[in-house]
Amino acid sequence: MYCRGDGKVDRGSFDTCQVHSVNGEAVARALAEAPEPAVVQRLAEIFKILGDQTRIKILSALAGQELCVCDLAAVLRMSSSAVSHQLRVLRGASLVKYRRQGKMVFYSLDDDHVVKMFEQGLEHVGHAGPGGS
Amino acid sequence: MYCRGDGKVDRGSFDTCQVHSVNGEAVARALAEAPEPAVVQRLAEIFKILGDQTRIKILSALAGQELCVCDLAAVLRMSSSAVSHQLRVLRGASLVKYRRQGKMVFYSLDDDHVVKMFEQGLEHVGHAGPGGS
DNA sequence: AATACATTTGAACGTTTATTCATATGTTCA
DNA sequence: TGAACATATGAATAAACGTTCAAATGTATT
Repeated sequence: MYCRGDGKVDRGSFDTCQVHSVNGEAVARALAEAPEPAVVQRLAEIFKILGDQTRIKILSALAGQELCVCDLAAVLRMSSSAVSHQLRVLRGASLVKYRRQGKMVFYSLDDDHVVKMFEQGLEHVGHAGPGGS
Repeated sequence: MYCRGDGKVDRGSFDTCQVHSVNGEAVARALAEAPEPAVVQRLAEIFKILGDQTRIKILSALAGQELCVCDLAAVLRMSSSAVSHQLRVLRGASLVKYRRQGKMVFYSLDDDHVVKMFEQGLEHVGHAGPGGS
């Protein structure tokens, strides 16, 4: 089922034929309960976006108040350009929204899920300890 | 406070002096409530690790049952080597634990926080929609 | 001891990513 | 309109990442 013996390694959809599954039942169960590819992809996208110190700092700064780009840059001690690049990423993921007022653009959190995710992450951190080898 | 006019760009701890903060009060508030650098770093590490489709698939497969490396490889249709490399990363983050039995090594989730984080992530996905364009 | 198998590891490769620099867009005020 | 400022964007560079390949480690079986 998981591996045909034909030597063809057609590297596209069904390769790695040196894998001999040991417990076919467990494999079938895992495959049956596996989340859809699209879901996996979306999850990976979100977590990838949250997996950057600069973006975490931006989101933390925006938790509780809206800020313009230059103030965000001041808080992070980074160039406005760098901050703006990251804000673009956050916008693309619907994590922040913005509001123009004169020359300035004010950013704020789009919803509160991010805060909850941070809390959940911190909870794991608390359990896992410093992790330093 | 946030920017001295000296032209020195000493690129180490206090640069980006073209930034003129507009609302010093808001900046101060954000700085005061900012999470500690170590916390930001740990959060980024966790999310970065979760921000990969392969690792998400591995963790999903391990939610509900333990699996040996070759079965994980069969589920993901990837080489054992690739899976093992990722398991190393997950071990380093205390996300999975393992148990040796003969030639095989069985992996399982180290705690349930991951599942909760997935749920939280999915909740955001649900709100944000496909995120296309 | 020698073989077979499961897993791990290290180096190499191509890809992705964050920041920087230079420049463009857009808004206000004279 | 033109100068000044805030923000956005594009190209470039260096660092980080995931997979592959080859080889090593460790465990059972003969």
